[in-house]
Amino acid sequence: MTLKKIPRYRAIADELINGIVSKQYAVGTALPAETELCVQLQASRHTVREALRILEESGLISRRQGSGSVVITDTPPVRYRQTVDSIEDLMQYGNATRLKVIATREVTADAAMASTLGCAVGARCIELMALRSERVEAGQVGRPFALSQVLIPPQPARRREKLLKTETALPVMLEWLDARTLGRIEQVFEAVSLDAESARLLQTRTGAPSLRARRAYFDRQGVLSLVAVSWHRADLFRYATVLRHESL
Amino acid sequence: MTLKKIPRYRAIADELINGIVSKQYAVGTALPAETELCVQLQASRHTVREALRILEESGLISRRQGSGSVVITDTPPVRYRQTVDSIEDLMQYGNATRLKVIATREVTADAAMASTLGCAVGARCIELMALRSERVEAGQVGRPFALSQVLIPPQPARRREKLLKTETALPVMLEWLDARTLGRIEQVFEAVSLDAESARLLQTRTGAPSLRARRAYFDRQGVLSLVAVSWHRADLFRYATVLRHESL
DNA sequence: GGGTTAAAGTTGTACGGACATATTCTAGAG
DNA sequence: CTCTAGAATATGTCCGTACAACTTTAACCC
Repeated sequence: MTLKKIPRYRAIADELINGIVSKQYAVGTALPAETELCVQLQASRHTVREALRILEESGLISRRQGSGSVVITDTPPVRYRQTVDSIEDLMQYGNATRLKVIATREVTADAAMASTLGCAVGARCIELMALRSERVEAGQVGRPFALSQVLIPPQPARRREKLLKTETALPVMLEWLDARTLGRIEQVFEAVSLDAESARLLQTRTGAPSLRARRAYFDRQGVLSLVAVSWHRADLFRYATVLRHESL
Repeated sequence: MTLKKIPRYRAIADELINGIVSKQYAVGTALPAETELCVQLQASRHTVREALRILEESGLISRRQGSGSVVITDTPPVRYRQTVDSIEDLMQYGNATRLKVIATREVTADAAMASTLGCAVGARCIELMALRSERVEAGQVGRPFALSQVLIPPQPARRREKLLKTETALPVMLEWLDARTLGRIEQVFEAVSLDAESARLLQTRTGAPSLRARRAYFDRQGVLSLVAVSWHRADLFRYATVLRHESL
């Protein structure tokens, strides 16, 4: 017999969850107040709050001080978790790779760019081109396997200067991409054939298959930091992730 | 002045976190017991536990009843969260698509297959081939945009029969892929050129770029349920995800 | 030494109370 | 009617206590 005792707060949480999925507590309405639940369920407020915490972490309810606990949804989305140590990790670049900025210039935003970067049409944005290569030995550089185009919204003068200098652009850019300070990342993967110019830079043939990744990085406030588009040589790069289910 | 009062449990959590990153509490060793922390920090056990809960959720410590709170790491990995409602959602297939099984057969596992599926060499596994198409109207089927190969470990007789019948294979397979019951998903993306056979099925030209996705699905116990490899026509499909940072 | 049992130590669950702080409602002034 | 101040209400924080469940350690017997 491997049956284990179910804690009271767990039972209460299940009861409340059941009440939500069975539409007894409708979406948009408030649950009974904590003190009210204490009376109804004959439990202490501590226990009731522990149960409500479960519902909150599952995304079923939203609690606001002074206001109450409101049912958000009766069908919580399934959540998966992906863990990385750094942006390099997120991109699947080991630390045995090297990023080299090969061009940097100012561009005037047209309508399309303005909308993706969230800036005004005609604003002076910054564009970087970079090559990522395997690092073979100290100083030496191996085969390039990814070409990146980075678009950066208009910046204050000091920063813009740094970004426009090929030598100093990299650290400034990487500072932005600190995983610890980012809030949201949008990724789009696509398979494309390389055009002549990209193929030349990646030292492969025109039309070779490549994995194109477009990433938009947003900070904690939801403001777009930069957009990066990378073309990866299909024969030298693949992207792998592990998604872990978050229970209940 | 928008400074807000920091709760005691938050301050204690920060203090403990600081103690961990500053190596005062080494990785692998146990934190002082809760009652001990109460004395040291002059706080109630409830408050201390609330602080420890923060550390646990951030992945810094592991708590075990009877044993203590052990420091797992002093540099917690950055965690991103991806939310989906279903597997279809995870795969970016809208509900306006249609999956059609076009072939199903038994295969004997060679060394490579045995290792990926976690079964014995020579075991009788099941292979499905399927086409995913846009659904235009009732009954009609639009252009195929993805070709999938599904590998399934050896199954009990009853299930195997169903899986080997083209008509009944689909529901059995989808039952496995209920997002709510899955524990872990490993994904690998790659850009490849289509071979002649795949190109024919996808109604495009040989050598056309395609996005290849290999997915391994594990259940809650960590047992591999099935492996699916899909080739997507690059011009009809792209894969997009949003990763949300989990704070602290 | 090996194995079992008992005790000590630690976290988990659950109860109680009190006050703080945020929100909402209401009565009253104007 | 509109606005405001205060009351009422709800969750947040923090304290205390007690016992249960689990782990580790130590003592003990064989």
